[in-house]
Amino acid sequence: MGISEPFDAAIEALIRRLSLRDHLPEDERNALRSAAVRSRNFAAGDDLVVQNSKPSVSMLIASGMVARYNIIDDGARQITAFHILGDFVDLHGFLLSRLDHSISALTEVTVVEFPHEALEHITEQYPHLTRMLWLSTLLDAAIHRQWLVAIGRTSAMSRLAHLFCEQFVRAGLVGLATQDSFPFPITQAQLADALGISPVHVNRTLQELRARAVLEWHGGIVSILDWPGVQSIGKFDEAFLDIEHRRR
Amino acid sequence: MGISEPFDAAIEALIRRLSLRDHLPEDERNALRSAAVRSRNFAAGDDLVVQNSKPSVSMLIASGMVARYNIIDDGARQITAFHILGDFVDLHGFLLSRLDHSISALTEVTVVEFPHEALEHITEQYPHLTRMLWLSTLLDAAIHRQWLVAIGRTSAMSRLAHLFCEQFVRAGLVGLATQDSFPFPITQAQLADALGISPVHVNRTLQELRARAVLEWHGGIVSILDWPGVQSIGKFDEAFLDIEHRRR
DNA sequence: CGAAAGTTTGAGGGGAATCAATGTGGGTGG
DNA sequence: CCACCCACATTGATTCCCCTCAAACTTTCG
Repeated sequence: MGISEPFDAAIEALIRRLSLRDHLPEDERNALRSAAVRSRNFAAGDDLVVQNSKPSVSMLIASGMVARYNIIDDGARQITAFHILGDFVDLHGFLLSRLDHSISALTEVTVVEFPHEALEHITEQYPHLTRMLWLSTLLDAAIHRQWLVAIGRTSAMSRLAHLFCEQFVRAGLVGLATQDSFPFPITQAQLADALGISPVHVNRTLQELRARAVLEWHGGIVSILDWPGVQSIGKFDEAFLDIEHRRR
Repeated sequence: MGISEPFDAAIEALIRRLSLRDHLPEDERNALRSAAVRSRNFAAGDDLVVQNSKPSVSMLIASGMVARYNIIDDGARQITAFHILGDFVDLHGFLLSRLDHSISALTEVTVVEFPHEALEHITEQYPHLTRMLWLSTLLDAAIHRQWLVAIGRTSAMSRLAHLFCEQFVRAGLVGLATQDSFPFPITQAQLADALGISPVHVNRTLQELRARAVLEWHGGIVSILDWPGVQSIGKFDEAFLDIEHRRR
């Protein structure tokens, strides 16, 4: 019996996601459960972690949505990742001596904290679980690479579609998506910061997607009307996420 | 006494780089040395690993330069990373079930191969070394994020300068740079694929950098004429790499 | 109900792309 | 040892995707 509702839900979501990849023995599951110490809430707009700090805990998302981002001197912002339920949002901070980016809450957010000593203990005692956690950070890197490809070599329209595809599949992995929709509770300006385009152009591109009848986005919910169509526009190949679906 | 010249040089470069971050005990150094089995050569243009494959060894660069890249259906290419001496180029392949990108040689390249069983053995026996290797993949991810910021939110000129800064610092970490220069043996077209701009625009932007007298690039060698100037144009903050300079 | 935040629309401009041609240096074969 | 070739670098002309600035509209919420 767990400490509280979101607390347990987050850990079970993580376990479920890792299990898609490889079997997690009961002792490893328990090791994860006992490494979590408490949950914590943030309001929309709060920073969970700020750049250049050295956190002593890592956070697992229990509910809500957060973004990693960097600010450039001229005030421009680039979001480098979105994270949802079951994502270990700053496992990087466990090993990096300073965080190279900030993390902020896009909505109300609940996280579960894992003290770094507890994580270090896991790496000392559970090699297989350690590899699984390592893997989860490698998936973050794989997603970064997909964003690089999208931002570097495709149009605003493709980038937008690609991001929707990625979020749809990832939401589905943790049970947050329906057959054809998923929550996406952010503003167009935040989306612009993720895609490397201007808010105005996000708006115009969304209109175009709407006009092509491939998707809708109202009230923080994206509805996929034409899944093959969105994938095609976004040049989306889920292989890079698919690894979570298979066993080694 | 080692097996051969480049073979040893690569492993010692890796050890040196990891040591900058945290002390590596002799037994861990030996574990690394004995995990390497052989070296292998590639000609410029060869693929070391192709997308969607599941390699059974990971490669450490002993000499030369390689690029990770993705091809989009329309033929466009995006390079997502450059790697040099001492970089563990596809440690990702150790845990990912399929590689999400290809890796090709930009020059003649020598690598040292580490069988995945040997790496798995390290994770079972050497938790601290495992964390160090994990860290090295987190650094790759940190560099991806910097590229995202550069490509998403800065001009072609800044991106170019930023990349030169990064390569200069990284080459310095493994002893490949002089006080004010480093090897950069690639073509303008390859550079364009890394920066997400066209080859023509790379050429024009290089001319502008030359005109501002901040750097030169001839014969595969980049010479920094005005280090503060390049950093300023590239909005470069080495903090994200600096982690390798410090101890925890 | 008013204020703030977010979305939408319009007009005009610019950074970078594309297309196409020319220049250049290093390697190869006759 | 020079003519040729090929890959790469450079330049010019034109086009366009997206940006910026600015204002109006809409939705949310205290």
